[in-house]
Amino acid sequence: MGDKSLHKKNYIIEKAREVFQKKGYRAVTMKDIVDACGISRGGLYLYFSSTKELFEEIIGQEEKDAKTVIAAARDKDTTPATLMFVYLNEQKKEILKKNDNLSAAIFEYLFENKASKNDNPVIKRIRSDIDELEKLIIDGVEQEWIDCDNPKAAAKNLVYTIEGLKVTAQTSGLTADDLDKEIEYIMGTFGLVVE
Amino acid sequence: MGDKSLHKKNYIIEKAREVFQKKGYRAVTMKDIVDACGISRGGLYLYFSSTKELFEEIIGQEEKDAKTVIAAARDKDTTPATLMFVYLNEQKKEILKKNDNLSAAIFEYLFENKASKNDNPVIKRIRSDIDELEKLIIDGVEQEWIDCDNPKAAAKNLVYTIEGLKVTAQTSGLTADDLDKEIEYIMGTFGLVVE
Amino acid sequence: MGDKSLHKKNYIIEKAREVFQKKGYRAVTMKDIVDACGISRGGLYLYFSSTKELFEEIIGQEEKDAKTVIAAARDKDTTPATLMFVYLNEQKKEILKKNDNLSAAIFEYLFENKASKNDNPVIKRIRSDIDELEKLIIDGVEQEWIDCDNPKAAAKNLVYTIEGLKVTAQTSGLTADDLDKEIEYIMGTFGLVVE
Amino acid sequence: MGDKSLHKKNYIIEKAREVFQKKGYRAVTMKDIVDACGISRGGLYLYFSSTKELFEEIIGQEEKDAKTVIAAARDKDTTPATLMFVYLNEQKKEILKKNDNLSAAIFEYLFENKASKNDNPVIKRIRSDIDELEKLIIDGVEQEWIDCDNPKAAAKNLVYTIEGLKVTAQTSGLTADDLDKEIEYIMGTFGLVVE
DNA sequence: TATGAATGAGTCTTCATTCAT
DNA sequence: AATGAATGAAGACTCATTCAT
Repeated sequence: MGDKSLHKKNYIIEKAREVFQKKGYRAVTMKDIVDACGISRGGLYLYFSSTKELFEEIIGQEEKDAKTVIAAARDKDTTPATLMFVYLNEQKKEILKKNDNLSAAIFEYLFENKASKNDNPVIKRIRSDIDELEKLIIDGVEQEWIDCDNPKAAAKNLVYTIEGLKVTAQTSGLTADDLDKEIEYIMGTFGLVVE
Repeated sequence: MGDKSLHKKNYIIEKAREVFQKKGYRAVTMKDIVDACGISRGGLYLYFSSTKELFEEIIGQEEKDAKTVIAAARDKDTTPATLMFVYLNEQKKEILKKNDNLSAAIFEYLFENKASKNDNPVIKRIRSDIDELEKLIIDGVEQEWIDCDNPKAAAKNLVYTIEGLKVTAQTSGLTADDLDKEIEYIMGTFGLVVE
Repeated sequence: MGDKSLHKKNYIIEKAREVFQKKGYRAVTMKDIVDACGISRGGLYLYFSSTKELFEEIIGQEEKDAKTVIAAARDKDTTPATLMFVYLNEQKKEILKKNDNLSAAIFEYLFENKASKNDNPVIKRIRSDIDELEKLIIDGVEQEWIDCDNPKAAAKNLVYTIEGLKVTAQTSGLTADDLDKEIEYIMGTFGLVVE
Repeated sequence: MGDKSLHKKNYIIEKAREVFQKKGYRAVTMKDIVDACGISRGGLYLYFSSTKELFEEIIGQEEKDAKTVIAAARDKDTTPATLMFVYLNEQKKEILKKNDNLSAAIFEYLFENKASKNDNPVIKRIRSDIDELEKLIIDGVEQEWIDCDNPKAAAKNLVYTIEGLKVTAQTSGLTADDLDKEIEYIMGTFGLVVE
C-alpha cells in the first residue's frame, strides 16, 4: 500500500469515525461509510471488509489511556494530587463531548463482542488504567499527599466509577456541573481538596 | 382489550424478555419474537408494531429500584449499615446473572434513543435510586452508623459506580470476587465493615 | 406447509427446471428463478434458500433409472433382449432432448459437489443401474438370449458408455443416427441383433 | 509481440492452467489468475481480456490425442494389440490425475459454450481419435490380432466409453482397479487378453 | 382475532473492467 | 508495457410490514 492509498485509508478512518460518533456501532452500515466518504462500494472494500474491521482500526488508535494523560501532565514539580485532578478533568472533557466521542459506539461494540474479550483494546486500556492509577495513589500515599488504605481497590473503584459516568452521560445525560461535583467528591475520598 | 388478549400480551412480553436477554436489543427481529412465541407474524403485529414498542413495555415493568430492594429488607431492627450491604449484594446478584438480565439490551436501547431521554424509565430509576440512597445515608449518619459529609454526592457517586460495574461486567467481565472486593471497598468509604 | 403453498412449491420447481435445462447449473441465479416464476425475491426464499437446494429437489424427482424403465417394459413375454433394447432406446430419447433435459446441469452440479459424493442421487442412480443391468444380463445369459462372460463388467461398461454418450451429446452433439448405430453396436457385443 | 511478451504470455498460460485444474472453469476469476501469476490486473488484460479467451488458448495447446499417443508408442515391432493397450493405459493415467487434469474445466467450458460447437478443439480431438482408433483396429484386423466386424462403430464406442469414464471419474470417482477391470473388459471385446 | 404467504426495499459482497500514472 | 486504485453493476440474502382469508 503506497503513500497515496495510506492517505485514503486515513481519510476513510476519519470520515468513519464521524459516522460512528453519530450513529453508534451497530447501526452503521458499509453504505453509511461509503456515503460519508463519497467513494464507491467496491472502493471501500479495498481498504476494509466490514464495519467491525474498520471500527477496530479506529479504536486501536483512539483510546487515550491514563498513562498517556498522566505522563503528559507530569513534570518534576507536579504533585500526585495535581495529577489525579488533571486525569479526572481529562475524563470530564471527554465525557462532555457526548456526540463527539466514541463511547456509545464502543459500548455497543463490546456488547456485541463479549466472546473475544481479552484481546480488545478497551479492556486492555481499563487494565492499564487501573495499574496506572494504583501507582499514582501509592506515590501519593508515600509522599503523604493522598490518604488511602487500599490503593488497588481504590484504583479499581475509580475506574468503575468513571466507566459509570461515561455510560450515564450517554444514556441519561450529565452536565459539567454534575461532573465537577463528582470530581470534588472523588478528590475528597482521597483527602484531597479541589481549589 | 379483553382478559384473553391481555393474557396473550403478557405471554408475548414474557417470551420477548428472554429473547432480549439473550440477543441484546438491536439484534432482535420481529421474527425472533414470533419464533419464540410460536405465533404468527400478523398476530404479533396486533399487539406490538415494532421491537422498540415491545422493548419499552418490557423495561417499563422491569426495573428493580433501590426503593423496592431497601423497603423489602427494612424492618424495625435493621440498621442502615445492613440495608446498604443488602442493597449492594442485590446489585451483585443482578450483575452476576450476566446473560440473564437485560442490562446489555437496555444500554443498547438507550444509546439508540438518546433523544427521548427524560421520559425513559432508566433515567427515572437512576434518579430515584440516588434519592433513596441519599435518604439511607442521611439516616445512617443520624444514627451514627455511617460516616459521610455529603450524602447527596456520596449517593450519586455510588449510583455511578454501580452503573460502571454493570457495564464493565457486560463488556469486560467481572467475577464474584471482584464484586465482593468492590463492595468491601465501598462499605469502607462509609466507615462500615463487612463482617 | 398447506396445500396452497405446496402447489406453489411445485410451480417453482417446474419453472426452475426449465431454467436449469436452458442455462445449466452454475449459471443459474436466484434472480433467474425469481424472474421465471414471476414472484418476489423474498417469496422464493420462503421455499428454497439456494439454487443448490432447489436443484437437489429437482434431481431427486428427476432420475429415471434403469429399474423403472425396465420394470415398465417387463411383462411375461418380454425377453431380456427386448428389455435391453427398450432400455437403450429410452436413453436415446432422453439424450436427444438435448436442450430439454438436465444432463448438462447435472454434470455441472456434480463437478461442483465432488466432496459430498456418496449421498447424491446421481451416483445412487449409477450404482443401481449397474446392478439392474447386471441382473438383466445374467437373466439373458441363463435364458440363452445373451452372450456374455462377465456380466458385471459388461454392465459397468454399458453404464460408462451411456454416460459418455450423454456427455458427448451435450458437448459435441450426437444425432439420432449416431445413437442408432451405437445401439446396434452395443446390441451386437451381446450377440443380439436389432430388427 | 516481442520475445519477452511471448515469454510472459506463456508464463500466464502456465499458471492459469494450474488454476483451472484446481477450480474448474466457471469458478475462476481474473483475480485468481492475477494472484497466481503475481502480476497486476491491468497487466493481465494486456494479454487476455477474459478467462474464456485464456481458457481457449490453454485447451488449444492441451489435447493429447490418440494420434500422438499411438505415434509415440509405435515402432516397427509394436503390435496393434499392444498399441491399443498403451492407448488405454495412457487414458487411465490421465483419468487418475483427477485434480491435475483439465477435464472438469473442459466439460464446464463446453456446457457453457454449446453454441460454438464445431470449431472447438474437443470435438476435433474426438473426431480425430475416432479416426485414429478406427485405423488401428483395421490394422489389427488385417494382421489378425484384433477381432472386429465393424471397426468404425467399435472406434466410436470406445471413444464414448472413454468419455464416460472421464466424466464418471470426475463426478463419482473411479479407482485404478475400476479402470484396470474396464480396460480388461474392453480388450476382451476385441478378443485381446491383458497379460 | 389470527394466520402466514408475499412483497420489495435495503445491505452486503464480489467481479470484470477501466484508466491515470 | 505495467501498475493497482477505483468504479458500478449484479447477485445474495434478510427484514419489516401488509393483506387476503
